[in-house]
Amino acid sequence: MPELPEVETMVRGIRDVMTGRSLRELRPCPCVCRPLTLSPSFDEMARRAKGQTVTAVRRVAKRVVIDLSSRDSFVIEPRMTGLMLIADPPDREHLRLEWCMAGGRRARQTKSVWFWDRRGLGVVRLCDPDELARRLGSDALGKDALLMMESDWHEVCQRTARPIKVALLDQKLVAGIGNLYASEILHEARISPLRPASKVTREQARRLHAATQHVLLDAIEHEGSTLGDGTYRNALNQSGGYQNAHRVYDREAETCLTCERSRVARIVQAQRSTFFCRRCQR
DNA sequence: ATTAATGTTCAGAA
DNA sequence: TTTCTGAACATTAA
Repeated sequence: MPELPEVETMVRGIRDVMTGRSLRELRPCPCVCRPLTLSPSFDEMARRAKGQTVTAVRRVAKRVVIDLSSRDSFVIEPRMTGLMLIADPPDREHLRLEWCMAGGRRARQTKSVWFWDRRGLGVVRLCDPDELARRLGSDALGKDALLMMESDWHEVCQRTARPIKVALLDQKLVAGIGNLYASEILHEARISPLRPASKVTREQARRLHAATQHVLLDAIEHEGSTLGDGTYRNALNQSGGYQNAHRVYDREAETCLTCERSRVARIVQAQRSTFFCRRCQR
């Protein structure tokens, strides 16, 4: 389920173990040959990355990016069930890849980071990260203030007539928001998910901007959302806490926490569930 | 046995 | 050109 807050939590969880250390070895786990998509091949990837120093660990939209001194970067897309871990995987059989880092001060010490993925839909690439970033819209929490001002939200909405909920899922418009946070953000912004994006007013765009910042930052503070299936975990294999703060997601037919009068509705848009309050959101 | 689940990407049709 | 649909990837739980 990883969306922006979960991926940000992963990045924070592995940053200290990797940054400034060199990669002693990239190791396949027993099931790396199954599903997981690697590009280039494992052997080529391991050869190119071995011995390189990690210069930065950062998030781009829903991807984990590990920059190497060689100007190559690992780009990891967890997709549905991928996790980056530094300890205790939920199970051993779904471990896919291990980065063995050379020790820092204590040279003997080796620390590892693992990619674990139950469904195996995840993708790990070694490539130029800019190449992938070019296919994405502005990051929903981008530090690029110019791209994240209210007027830009309005402009982005103008680009399409699709329902605003569907538009928020389009990574080419705004990158990082997924199905869960799209519902939460629109509820906080009091905008109907059905409203055509091109009809979002300036005032609504202002609220959309504010709600996006608030919801995503709040979710990061709670280390993301761990839903009922319990798949999402932080780097230490602990649950996130933001699911307890959800106001509409997965709360179909429950009372809206904001107006306390209407019940949360569930509809399907673009084959995905949308949750919202018909009274609060227009 | 069927269905749905948080993501991405592609093909093909409307 | 834009938008929508379905499928594909693989797994699990209800």
